[in-house]
Amino acid sequence: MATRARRTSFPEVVIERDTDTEESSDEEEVEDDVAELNDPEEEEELEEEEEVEKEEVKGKEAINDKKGKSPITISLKKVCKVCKRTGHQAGFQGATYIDCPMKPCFLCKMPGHTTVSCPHRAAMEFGVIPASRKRTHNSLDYVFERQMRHRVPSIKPAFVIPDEVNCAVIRYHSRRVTCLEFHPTNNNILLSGDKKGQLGVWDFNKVHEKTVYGNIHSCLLNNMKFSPANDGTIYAASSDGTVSCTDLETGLSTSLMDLNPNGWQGGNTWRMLYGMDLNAEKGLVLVADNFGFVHLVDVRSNSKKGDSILIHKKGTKVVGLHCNPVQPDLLLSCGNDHFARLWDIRRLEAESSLHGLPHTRVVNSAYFSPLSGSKIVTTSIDNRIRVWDSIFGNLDTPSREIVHSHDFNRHLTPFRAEWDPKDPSESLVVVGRYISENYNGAALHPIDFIDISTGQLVAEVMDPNITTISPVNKLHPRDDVLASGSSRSLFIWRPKEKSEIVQEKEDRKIVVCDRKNSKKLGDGSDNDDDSGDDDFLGKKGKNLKSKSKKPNIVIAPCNSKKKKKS
DNA sequence: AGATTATGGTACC
DNA sequence: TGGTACCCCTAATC
Repeated sequence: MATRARRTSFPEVVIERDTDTEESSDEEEVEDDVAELNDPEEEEELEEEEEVEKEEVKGKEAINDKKGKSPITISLKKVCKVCKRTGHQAGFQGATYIDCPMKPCFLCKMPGHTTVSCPHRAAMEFGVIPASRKRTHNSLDYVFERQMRHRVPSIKPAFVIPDEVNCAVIRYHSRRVTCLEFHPTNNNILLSGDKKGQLGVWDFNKVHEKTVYGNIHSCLLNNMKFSPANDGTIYAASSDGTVSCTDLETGLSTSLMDLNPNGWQGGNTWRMLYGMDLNAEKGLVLVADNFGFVHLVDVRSNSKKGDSILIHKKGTKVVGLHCNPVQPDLLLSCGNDHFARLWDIRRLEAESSLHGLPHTRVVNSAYFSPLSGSKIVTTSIDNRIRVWDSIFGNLDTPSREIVHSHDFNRHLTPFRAEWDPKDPSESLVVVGRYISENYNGAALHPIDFIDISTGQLVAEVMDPNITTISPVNKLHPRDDVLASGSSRSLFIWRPKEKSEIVQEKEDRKIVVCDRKNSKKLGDGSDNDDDSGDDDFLGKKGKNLKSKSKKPNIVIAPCNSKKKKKS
């Protein structure tokens, strides 16, 4: 009897209990918990066999009678960790993640297939909603065509994407990186904020040097912007409820606003600041909080201007603010109420938004295009990047939706698709990817370059040594430099001088850091021949996993023990 | 080496 | 409407 044979190979664990209460429900729980102790060999033999379970219960009862106590019978049946059912297993097989077939696709959220067979994964542009023909030619469109369209070249030049890049590693932050900002005039300076509220100032040509300001904020530095009037000054908004204005040379900081003047009064009243932008024309700092309000601060008087205004659903986080680069009165906000909203700063009142851009989930970010300001790109945790064309057109629906994996919102900084400020056609966007791909046996999370006009994945950047996810990415305003924040580390990617196409797949270019010279992942035995003459990893990628070896480039985190060493 | 944890959004009642 | 259980590819720490 086949069933019998299986049953005998089916291990059974009986645990005695001191008390006998609620046997049946307890049993089930323990079954799940201990299920993973099962031996791989035995798992294979075990398909779902309800009979087996019944027999076990009988056996348990027999023991029960004998001892007068209620033991727990644990069937070591392998269950899917996602749906708790047997017969399949979700999880990594090597570097490939196998989805639970009982759930909708993890990538596009549609039922009927899994991520592996998702059409959006096979070819990203496949499932893109094409730009609809908008009804046009109202007076505003005329204005748009006259005043702004000329800024956008009619013929889109080819993207300049390097075939291979060098990667410098700056490992400093003691908590995950939350935001990055390039210096507006000094090409080598990058600022980074972290979850602890610390502000790092980096010259990425001298990555051994570090300047870190740890006393500006006490928790998450959510957004920062350089002062348009003075590029030695940076404004930052933090979850500690304050807006800071910091001199980069001295590190001296003033607080422009404090939403928690009475300190901690409990989680229900603590206000946090998320979205922030500056309006140079009006001399304003605009910040938004976790209760749905925007606050305006006059930078000249350093004082709050007017009352706070409810711009999103009351009690929800407003995570992004952006002033239009061409029309500074035009403000874009986005938040956890599933909306991005357009506002006229001159008439900023509750319920008076010019447009509401509906999303199905939380909107992580919303940005105007950097040159003309005529496009909006939003990132939502429904795994879609949306493009909204023409700020004067119909904004009830996006002109394009691009399925892209970035829906992880716990433990990671939220993903935000950001424009390439150098792209004259305003169509290149960079965004980190959550879901991993199997690259030669390593599960890597690339940083994607997406052409939002076609939905195509133009390039994906990764390094075999960087196995963490990079949710924070920023493209340099003038140079071919990409800065990434991944967990506690920063990465600076620059094109390699001598290019050689590593791999081309259809139209997608895979940009790998030092692929040829990189060692396999996992072995910490890095034969460190010290190519430390260069600040960049010209010879080989640094193995972030090896803690024992002194890394070439890496700066030790400045927390606790390692700090002493340096 | 495996458990723990920091955490935020959502679904469901 | 609030309370809370739940959650699929984390990453660092002990």
